[in-house]
Parts: sequence; C-alpha cells; structure tokens
Amino acid sequence: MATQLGDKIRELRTKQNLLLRQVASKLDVDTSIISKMERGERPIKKEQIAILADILKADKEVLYTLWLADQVMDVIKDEPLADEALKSVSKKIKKRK
Amino acid sequence: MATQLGDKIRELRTKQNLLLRQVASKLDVDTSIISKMERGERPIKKEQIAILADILKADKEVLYTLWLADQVMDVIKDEPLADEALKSVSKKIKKRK
DNA sequence: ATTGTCTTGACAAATATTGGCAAATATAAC
DNA sequence: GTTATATTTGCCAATATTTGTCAAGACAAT
Repeated sequence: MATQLGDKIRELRTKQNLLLRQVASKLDVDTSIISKMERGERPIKKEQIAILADILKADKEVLYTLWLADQVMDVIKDEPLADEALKSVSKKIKKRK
Repeated sequence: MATQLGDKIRELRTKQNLLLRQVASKLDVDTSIISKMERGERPIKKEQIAILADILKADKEVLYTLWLADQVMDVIKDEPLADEALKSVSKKIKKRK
C-alpha cells in the first residue's frame, strides 16, 4: 500500500518541519488528502509533483521517477510473470527515440 | 494504440480460420468487443486470457505475459523517465519471493 | 481538559468504463 | 454489378470507479 513517492514526500516534509496543512494549502487540497497521499492511500496527480518538488525543495525528476515507478509497481505487484514482462517492455522502449 | 496481446490473438485466430463470432460466443461477448480487443481499442480482462488461450490453443503464460507487458507499456509510454523507473522497479521485484 | 496535528471513514458528485446494439463498411464469391 | 458474410465504427445507457469534502476520531504535548 505504501508508495515510494509518498514515503519520500513525508520524509522531506518532516525533515523540514512542515505541517500537512502548509503543504495542503499550496497544493490547494484538504489536509486529509495529503495525509493519504503520503501513505499511499490516494494517488498523487502528475501535475502535483512539480508543485511538491518546489515546496519541498526537491529535484523534480527524482520525484517524478518515483511516481512513475509507483505506477508500474501498481500494475505488476502480485504478478508472477512480472519479471519477464518488464524485460520485454524495456527492450521495446529502448527502440524508440 | 495496438497491443501486443491483441495482435497475437488476431494472428492466432486468423491462422486457425476462426471468425470473430466464434471466439465471441465462447467469451460470451459481442463480436464487436473482440474486434476492438484485437485492435487494442478495448482492454482485455485478465480472466479472459485463459479462455482465449484455450480457444486459440496457445500457451497461457505467453499470452499472459503479453497482457502484462501491455499494461506496463500503457503506463510508461510517452514518459521520458520510463527507463530509469523500469530499472528501479526491476530491482525492487527481484527482492521479493 | 484544551490545543494542535494527523488519520479515518463515509458520503454524494463527478468521471470513467462497460457491453451491446445497429448502422456502416469491408471482403469474397458469384 | 448483386448477394452474402465478416468486420468495424459510433453511439448509448448502465455500471463502476474516482474524486473532493466533511466530520469525527486518535494521539501528543502542555
């Protein structure tokens, strides 16, 4: 249930002594949403990542990669054939520009 | 838009001279649905894969891996950071039993 | 017991997904 | 050409999922 991006955000936020409320207002959502996002209970929107990176002074690409990895993980978790499928996908995307 | 699994199914079906209608009745859906599934216009349900493998005398695991790869591809297509994210996921799933 | 922070669950509204139908189009045989 | 059959396409309503909001609960610190 936990996500890599959620964990990272919570880590960054607490290290900087920011409250959920403060992040919430910048993201323009209820605090409960941030709480859930950090714990992987609600999905984080793609467009919110850049804003989060700003607030938390983090690298956008790093956060974005975590987000993407979470999306993929969501698809392949509990799938016995995940490894083979991932290999096939990797091969395929290397052929694109 | 096209999918690996859809392409494979069409290939198998036509090679065996089966009509959409015949596959449709076994899957218990309208022929238009199969048509769309083969062309990647409608998602194929996980539970339908085993049935399709039976009808088309194909290996379940092969079809299932194609399906999974399609799911992953759907997430990472058009994503510049896909490669990095995939690597991270691969690492992570190798650590599980 | 009051205050401040975070979490949880429930709810309706908005959004997305679904399968089926019927019309349109293609394909093949004659 | 015409007919017969196969496939595709667009649209619809039913269903399912996702969404944000809210109120109430838990937990600490004082």
